[in-house]
Amino acid sequence: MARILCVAEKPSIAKAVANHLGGQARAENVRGIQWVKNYKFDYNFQRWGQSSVTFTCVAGHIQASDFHERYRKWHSCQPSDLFEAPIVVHVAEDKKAVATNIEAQARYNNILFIWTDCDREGEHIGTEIRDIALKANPRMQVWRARFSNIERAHIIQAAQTPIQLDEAQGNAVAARIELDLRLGAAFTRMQTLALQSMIPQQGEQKKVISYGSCQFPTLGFVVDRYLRVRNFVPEPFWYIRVSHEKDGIAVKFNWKRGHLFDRMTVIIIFERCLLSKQAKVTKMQKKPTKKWKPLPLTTVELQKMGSRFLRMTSQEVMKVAEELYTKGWISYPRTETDQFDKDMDLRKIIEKQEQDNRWGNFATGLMNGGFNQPRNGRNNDKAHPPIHPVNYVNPSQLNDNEKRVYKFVVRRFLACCSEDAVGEATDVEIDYGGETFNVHGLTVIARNYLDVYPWDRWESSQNLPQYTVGEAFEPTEATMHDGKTTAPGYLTEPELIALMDANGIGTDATMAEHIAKIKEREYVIARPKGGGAGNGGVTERGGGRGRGRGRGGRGGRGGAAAQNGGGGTGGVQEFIPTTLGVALIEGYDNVGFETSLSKPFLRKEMEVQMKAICEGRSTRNDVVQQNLEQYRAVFNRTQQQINVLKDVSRAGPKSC
DNA sequence: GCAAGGTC
Repeated sequence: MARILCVAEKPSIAKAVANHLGGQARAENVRGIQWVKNYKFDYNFQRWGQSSVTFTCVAGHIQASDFHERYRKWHSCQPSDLFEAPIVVHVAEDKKAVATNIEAQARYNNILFIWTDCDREGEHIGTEIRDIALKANPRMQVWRARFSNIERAHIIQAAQTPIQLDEAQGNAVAARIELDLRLGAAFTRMQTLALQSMIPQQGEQKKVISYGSCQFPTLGFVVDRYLRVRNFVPEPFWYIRVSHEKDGIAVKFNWKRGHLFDRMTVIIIFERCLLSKQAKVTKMQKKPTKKWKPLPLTTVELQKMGSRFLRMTSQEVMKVAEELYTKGWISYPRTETDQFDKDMDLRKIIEKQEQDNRWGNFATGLMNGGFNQPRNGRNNDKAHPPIHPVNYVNPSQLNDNEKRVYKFVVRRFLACCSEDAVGEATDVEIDYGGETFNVHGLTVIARNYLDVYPWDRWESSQNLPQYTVGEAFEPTEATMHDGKTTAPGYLTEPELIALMDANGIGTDATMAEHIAKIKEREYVIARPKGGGAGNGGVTERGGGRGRGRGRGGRGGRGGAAAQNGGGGTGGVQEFIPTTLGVALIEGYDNVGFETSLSKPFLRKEMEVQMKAICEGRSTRNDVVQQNLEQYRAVFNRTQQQINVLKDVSRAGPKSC
């Protein structure tokens, strides 16, 4: 009988797959790790016949890379030596027991069947598992399962059609690992050693001024917005508003042009309006409208919504979501997928929520005919479903943060399974002195999903009176107003996450860590929003009224930064760079390379090159060497011009 | 005393 060793990327997959293949598989404990179990069962594989199976797992990467010992101490070599210093790959300290388990199992089995996630990192983890197993038992045959969800039929199909590991994907990840290590360490040491003396140190420990391919672009976004706020010059504008009272309703028509930046022009147009006396209705349209229910929940969306509405940082949201997942209340919280598999039994999940006294009635309504299949987004990582509740948990068993995140996941899920909100939109357009003015009205007819999802706003506006096309009237009032463009606000956490997502900076699982890192490094401070300027773009102000707040709030270091208290904005954090943060970004911009380290396209470029390795158009070695060459030029140039960096950062890590 | 990625 063949003896098969199966290894998944994480405990939950091992358990789920083992139970699909082996019924209630027998779980054996593993010495030194409580969260790994070896599941034992028999299974009849098409390829190997009746087999005795051991199904175990790792927990992400097992191997770690670091420089050879001789280069590990900071003063053991020049930072630039790290571009070519030898790298050693070894079992990570906290994965020793995992590796030992695989070695021990490998000796007793003759086939290795790898069940890591079917993504690039998963492919690399597969090669790590293979290398460890083959060292213990060189005669092992190595196979890999191709699966994209853990539905029973799909898993059985994967078990029956094993494939080979994709070396190219593993190599792409290996290239990323090497580049991140070499460049991260080289630039970090160089910057830190050159600039440390510039920066007042508090306490014993010296601050590290780190560089990383993700943390620097993240900082770049914050600095970019900060500079746009700081360099903002308000521009005055003028506009016209027309009021009309009908059926006892005061209607305010907006100018279709919005506003113009030339006062004389507006005056001339305004006078033409006044001269014409009568306005004429040119359009009166009522039509059904909808507000779409939200898409199934991805990790990025959870972090954006969490940092906006739950009074938590994205890092806290992720930490709590992982706990809820580990305890079995919600599904795997790291997913890019915003489509539910059409075979998934969503009603079974809804049913479990009926007992809740907050949203139970809504769930019951869905069970009794209100159910609608969720919308499909555009993303599918082929590994995990959207985040959804798995089991019902009574709020008394959760702490405050867990309650918030669980509530959000459940309500979002129920909203997805509900119906779009339905309303009626009314649009009225008038012609007044050759100018068009309009007013938009909304009547919400059926709130539907909004009843369970309070984070979307869609309210009926004031009722509009009945107009008919061709009708003429004399406006009650026509007025000319002025306003000023206002500065955008400082970057908020949800905005930063959206930027990182759009630019491929970090992954859904790491974005929150990069944000935490630039705070820890004192490149930025975070504070509750509200201390700064307005909230973006152009706002119009009523005639003569006081202008917007200044961009006051010289956010003191520390202070309010740690709070996530609740103002009317729900405790959204905004980020302001420190002098050090601005200096680093501006310093590298001024070094005068087109490859400024702060710019997000460098990371994108690496992504493109990784893809090239995956598709066989490039090799690991080519990509590594080519990048090292390119960055070495930046490195040398920076070292020559280190005074530029020194000058700008002399003021130390105070808030700007 | 360095990175980013996986996951516990």
